Amino acid sequence: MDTTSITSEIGTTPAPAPPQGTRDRIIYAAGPIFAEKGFEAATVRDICLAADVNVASINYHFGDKQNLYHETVLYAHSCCRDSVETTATPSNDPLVRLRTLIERILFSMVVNQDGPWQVRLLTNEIQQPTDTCRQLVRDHFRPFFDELTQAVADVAGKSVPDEVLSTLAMSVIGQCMIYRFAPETHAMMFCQESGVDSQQDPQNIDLVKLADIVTKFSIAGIRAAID
Amino acid sequence: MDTTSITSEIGTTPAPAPPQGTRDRIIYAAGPIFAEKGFEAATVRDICLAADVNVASINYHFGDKQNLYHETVLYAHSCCRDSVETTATPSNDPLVRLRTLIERILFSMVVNQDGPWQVRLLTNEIQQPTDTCRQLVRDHFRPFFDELTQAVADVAGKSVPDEVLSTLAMSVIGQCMIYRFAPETHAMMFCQESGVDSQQDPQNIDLVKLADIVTKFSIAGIRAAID
DNA sequence: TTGGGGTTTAAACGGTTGTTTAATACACTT
DNA sequence: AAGTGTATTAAACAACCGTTTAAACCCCAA
Repeated sequence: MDTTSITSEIGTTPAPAPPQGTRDRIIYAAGPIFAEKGFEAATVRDICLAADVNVASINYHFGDKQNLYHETVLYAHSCCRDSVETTATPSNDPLVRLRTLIERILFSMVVNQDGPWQVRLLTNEIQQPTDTCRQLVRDHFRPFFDELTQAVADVAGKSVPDEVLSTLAMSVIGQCMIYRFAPETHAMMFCQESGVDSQQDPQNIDLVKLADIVTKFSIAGIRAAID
Repeated sequence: MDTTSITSEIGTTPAPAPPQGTRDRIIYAAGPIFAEKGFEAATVRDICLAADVNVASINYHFGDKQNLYHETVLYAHSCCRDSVETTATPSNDPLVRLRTLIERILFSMVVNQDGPWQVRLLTNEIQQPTDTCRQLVRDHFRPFFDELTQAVADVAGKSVPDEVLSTLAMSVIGQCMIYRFAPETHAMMFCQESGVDSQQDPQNIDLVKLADIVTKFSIAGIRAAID
């Protein structure tokens, strides 16, 4: 079995190069399919067709489908590792830091719903963690969550119990995630035409304006909740 | 603000009677299975085994699996119809109304994750709408959403553009839904033990305290966002 | 008692799933 | 040139999917 693979390489940016080896081609074909359909709905034949390899290749190179998925998530993690962690020099103003974090959630997880499959795959795991990848994904997002919690704590200003702090951070994340995890809720609530399906495209949302509202909402919410 | 009693949930009076006819038994067996596994992952054989009927019964009574699902959702809707709509006499205080609505979301959709399958089935449709049931579910939750939007508008006090109003309502819903749609996020963010899987049970969350924080958070957030 | 319509049943259907097999093709050393 | 280990291939595998079939069953009117 092949030992050299892209999984050991370090890719700061997702989708660095067109793969040539069979093993790499499989991962690159499996990524978008797993990200779109999920583990079970994705079929090995679809993946092999997209990768232009024989159906037996997956079992030869990865053992089974489950392990292919695991290695695909692992590769996605290696691709996005750096970009999740702290970028540049964070502002001293906690309000600005919070605003930046909210923008990052909205942009990477809402807009990028059609973005790089590496991000989509990892974000899917937040919602429906796979047993074999749960810890990996936790560790992946940990730095980001820590940063958010710290920003929330700084906005609060004074000492706040941990469980309250976590609730506030969840409120911030929830406001952003709802647009990804239940994108049709928006249409469900506000589409007037009951018969026609004019589902509001998440792409059509003005994200700068959205980030603005969510940020104002959150800052005031945090301060009010700790009284 | 009233924090005493949690009164009404979004549909907590289903499960009227144990079914006797074959057709009813199938629906009652299909409901929990569809609610837990989703449409595709649920197999007709599992359903028939649980209903203690022959595999051919589904096709005989419902035509096909798709139509069984549709009729199951339809039945769930008929069970919860009344309890979703306005309950009792709503308070004149918009703050109390908002608080009540937040409690209803949290209790019916978070706590009741192990509750009646009728509620779970309908709530799943919010997240991943089925083509054949989308409109049905929209109409099902419409009264509730209208009530929430009105409460948000009243808390805002002054005239607010519709798109801002919808964003604010989404922020309220998002804060609650995150506990259902990404329940492990909480554990992902805050579990210290990296090796041990001490996933925080949603049941362990103090929901009264949670509703309190989310309500304070939302009221302040709404007022701040419209300036 | 004799049908006959509605219902249930065991069995099989064709299709798809992940996986395995055995033969083949390739690259490289001796 | 022969041998060796790796990689690829077409084909088949067993298991499962939703669905269909045709015979058996049940209850009741004629």
